[in-house]
Amino acid sequence: MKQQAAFRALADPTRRAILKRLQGGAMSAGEIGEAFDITPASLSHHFAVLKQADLVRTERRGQFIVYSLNSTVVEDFARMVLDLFPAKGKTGAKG
Amino acid sequence: MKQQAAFRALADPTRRAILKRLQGGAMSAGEIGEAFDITPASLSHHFAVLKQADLVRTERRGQFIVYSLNSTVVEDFARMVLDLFPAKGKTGAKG
DNA sequence: TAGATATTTAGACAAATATCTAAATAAGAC
DNA sequence: GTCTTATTTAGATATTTGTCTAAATATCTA
Repeated sequence: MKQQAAFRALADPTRRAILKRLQGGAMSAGEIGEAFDITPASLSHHFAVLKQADLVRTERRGQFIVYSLNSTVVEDFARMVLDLFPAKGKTGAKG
Repeated sequence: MKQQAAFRALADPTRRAILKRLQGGAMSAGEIGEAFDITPASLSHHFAVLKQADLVRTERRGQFIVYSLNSTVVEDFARMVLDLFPAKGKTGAKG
């Protein structure tokens, strides 16, 4: 997994909001953009950062480019986060 | 919890390494710094960012300032991360 | 073909950030 | 009190980053 890319991607509030918005399901770039007050170009930049971190996947559908969450990454990422802290005495699982 | 501060703090690899280093237990600023090739001033800057995010706590002990992980934050933070992704374990459609 | 829509790419720019050196602060040793 | 050690703060600078406008690319429709 692309650790640094994922942490960096999540550091921006707009990108976290994009991920949140994708929780409801796949959405085109334009639909995602409706919720934000930035230009399509800026949005596209954020998509690129999220893609580079493997947090989202894309699929072209006609004129549209549809974005969806790469849900499998969450496990790796959450584990990575937990791994930054000492084991929390439960189930003796070591991080 | 200081969401943005925490995400931002973790975006830097040096700061993540500092947290890792603190897993072994509390440590003075100087001891932490032995593992890194940056000046004490730069290190101090990273400490400030981590403190602002409540990820570490400090305690002066004589000449030294001892840093320790604020372990309670991990739960909030992990939950926050998980919250960015769709609920898992029920519909878990992996694709 | 031309034109409209959807999205990305390129280039520029201001704000944020990581780093440094130098100076300041705090505590212990003499 | 003065010196030494530990750490932070202040100020400067180069890099990174988020945003914009303008242009390019891709697809659809007539």
